[in-house]
Amino acid sequence: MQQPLHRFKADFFRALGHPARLVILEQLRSGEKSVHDLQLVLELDQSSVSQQLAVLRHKQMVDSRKDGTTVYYRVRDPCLFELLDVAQTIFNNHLISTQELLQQLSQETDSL
Amino acid sequence: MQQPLHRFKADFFRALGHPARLVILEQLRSGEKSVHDLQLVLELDQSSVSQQLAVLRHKQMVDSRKDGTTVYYRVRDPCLFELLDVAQTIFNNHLISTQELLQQLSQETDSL
DNA sequence: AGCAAATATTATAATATTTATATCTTTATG
DNA sequence: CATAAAGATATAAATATTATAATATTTGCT
Repeated sequence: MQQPLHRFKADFFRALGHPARLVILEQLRSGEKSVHDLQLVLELDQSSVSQQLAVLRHKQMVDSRKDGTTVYYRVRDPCLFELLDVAQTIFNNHLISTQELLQQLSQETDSL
Repeated sequence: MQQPLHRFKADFFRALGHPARLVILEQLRSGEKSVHDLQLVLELDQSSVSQQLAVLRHKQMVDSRKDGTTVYYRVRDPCLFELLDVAQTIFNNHLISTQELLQQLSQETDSL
């Protein structure tokens, strides 16, 4: 079971397992962004942003391009956005079923 | 940026960030499985399997059903498999581009 | 060369996760 | 009822991740 493939995949998902990194990837949907751009959106210090970008870089999720002193990041494989979309669908489904459950419960409470 | 939604999503991905949990989910593709079934595949002790299942349960990724003393698990939302498929596509793309890079490098080396 | 801006790296303390081990529950059966 | 089988939970030690602060590198400008 300890196949390296599963370890590799787990690493991939772990790279998505941080709010800041998710925000970064969402930001990159609309094209490349500089570290400074991201820093403004994330409201984090420069070092933290750089660190999170390093994680995404090491997991090969983003590529960077240097222009003068500024570095622009972009996602490497657009499929990644597809993945985030499917995840979003799962969250929505989950919210809906939770909502339905609550509604059901409140109805049952009403009829007591 | 510290929106709870992104925290929630990150938690979701973190739940996928462990090889054993990925194997469990892959196993559940073909329908529900008992803890014991999973234990055999994972080659882990009962407690570890139960622990990993607890993580998936808490993140609402799986549901369980008890029949006698055995507990059967299944994934809650089939969309999850879709997500794993997209992830697989990303890995494949990545392998292909790595391969192409290596090929290119070896060609350049040949022509020296 | 000297300095400032943009980004990266490193060190480290605080937290969180994993793993291993022991201890319960629950259910079935003699 | 005693015991075994299947799972779950509690907990402590080992690891890994995150946040924060300090330091380093690269580039452009004067």
